Amino acid sequence: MAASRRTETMEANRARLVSAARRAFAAKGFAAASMDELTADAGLTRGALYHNFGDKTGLLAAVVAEVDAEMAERAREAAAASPSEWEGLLAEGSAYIEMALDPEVRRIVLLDGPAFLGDPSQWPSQNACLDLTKQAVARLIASNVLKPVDVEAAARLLSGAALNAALWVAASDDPHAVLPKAVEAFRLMATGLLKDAKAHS
Amino acid sequence: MAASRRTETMEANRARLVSAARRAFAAKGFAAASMDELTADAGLTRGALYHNFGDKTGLLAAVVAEVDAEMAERAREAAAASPSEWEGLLAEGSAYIEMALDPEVRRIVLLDGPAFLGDPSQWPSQNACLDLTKQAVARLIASNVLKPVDVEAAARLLSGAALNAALWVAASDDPHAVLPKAVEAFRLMATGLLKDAKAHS
DNA sequence: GATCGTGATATACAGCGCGTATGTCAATTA
DNA sequence: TAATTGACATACGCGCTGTATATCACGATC
Repeated sequence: MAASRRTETMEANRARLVSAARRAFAAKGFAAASMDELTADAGLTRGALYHNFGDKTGLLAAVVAEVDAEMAERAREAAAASPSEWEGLLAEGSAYIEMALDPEVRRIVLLDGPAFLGDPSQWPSQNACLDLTKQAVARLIASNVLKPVDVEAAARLLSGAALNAALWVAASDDPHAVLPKAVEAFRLMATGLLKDAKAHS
Repeated sequence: MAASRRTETMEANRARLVSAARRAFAAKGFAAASMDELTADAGLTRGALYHNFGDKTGLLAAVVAEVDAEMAERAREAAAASPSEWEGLLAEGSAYIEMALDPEVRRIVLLDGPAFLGDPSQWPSQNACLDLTKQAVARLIASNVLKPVDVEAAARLLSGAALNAALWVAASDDPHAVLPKAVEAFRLMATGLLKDAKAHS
């Protein structure tokens, strides 16, 4: 591998910039975050930023990709700990709802991401979260648990509903009291996709 | 009433500013829209803008309130034309999905609104759309059609899923081919809230 | 109906932030 | 060791927001 010294400091700098950007974007929002403060916080200047990421939205894309990947990883773990594929899908949804209580996730991925990078289904980061749900839905249709609904549509609706519910929970006066209500409503709605609802209720 | 001449020109100016802002925000997005161009387009200057709306986000709030009200009105019409309360709820959802195909609605209400004004459930405009759905859900629970789920949660999930589905439809390569799939998936998911799914399928 | 006060809008100003163009120096290569 | 590359810093210009000040028409009061 022998990553030359040049490239390894470069990657370290990129990581520091992304890390500083995460903090700044989460705290002030993408629009209000200053690149000068950002880079100074990382011990660099805007020169490094524009060289590595092209422009401000490029940096946002990098941050979003990182956070999105972390979310997908946690959702994967939640699903893996479930007794069935179907319970796994529900667990993914619940995991999304809980994760979105994190201000960083909410602000960067759910609000600024769509506004400045466009619709999540077309992000360069491939939207790992959405992809995960899509795979689960496809498996459940194949195994005859779900009705033969369009995979993309179902996945998009499920993850959209979960993340949207999370926005509501986070904005409420008493998030921890509201969270279980959101999770329950999500699980109910998801059962609408089941072929035989009784068998799983 | 006798609206004095002063106040009536003021309201006319406000309306012209909001109208120009709608066009500009829809075309360029909130962040990239220039207040100078905006106001010049309306035959005014930024002076009128700051006097009437306080700051840039104040203008956005006014625009969002206007568009949101129009959306709620159209959804109400769609629901009214339905044979039953339950079909009315589904019709509202479908209406949201179709309305979000309008670039103005998508950009202003679904993307920039949440990013710059915060979560829709706490908008000053009261979010007429959400409120409408909430009322429909409450009625359906009272008449024993829906399971006794939390009203806020269900309404938020339903409208969130619909609007999110719309984002996906609009971003797809062939929106008109994808639209019916989104509507079908939405209707399926909504049936998860039904007390007796078979009776309505 | 003439004068005065009020307030809606225009103008002028200050500060900041982005993006680019240019400079600099360390690291790789021959 | 000399030359070249390229990662990063510095300097500049432009545009945009928000505020402070100025103007002028409208309405009130006598």
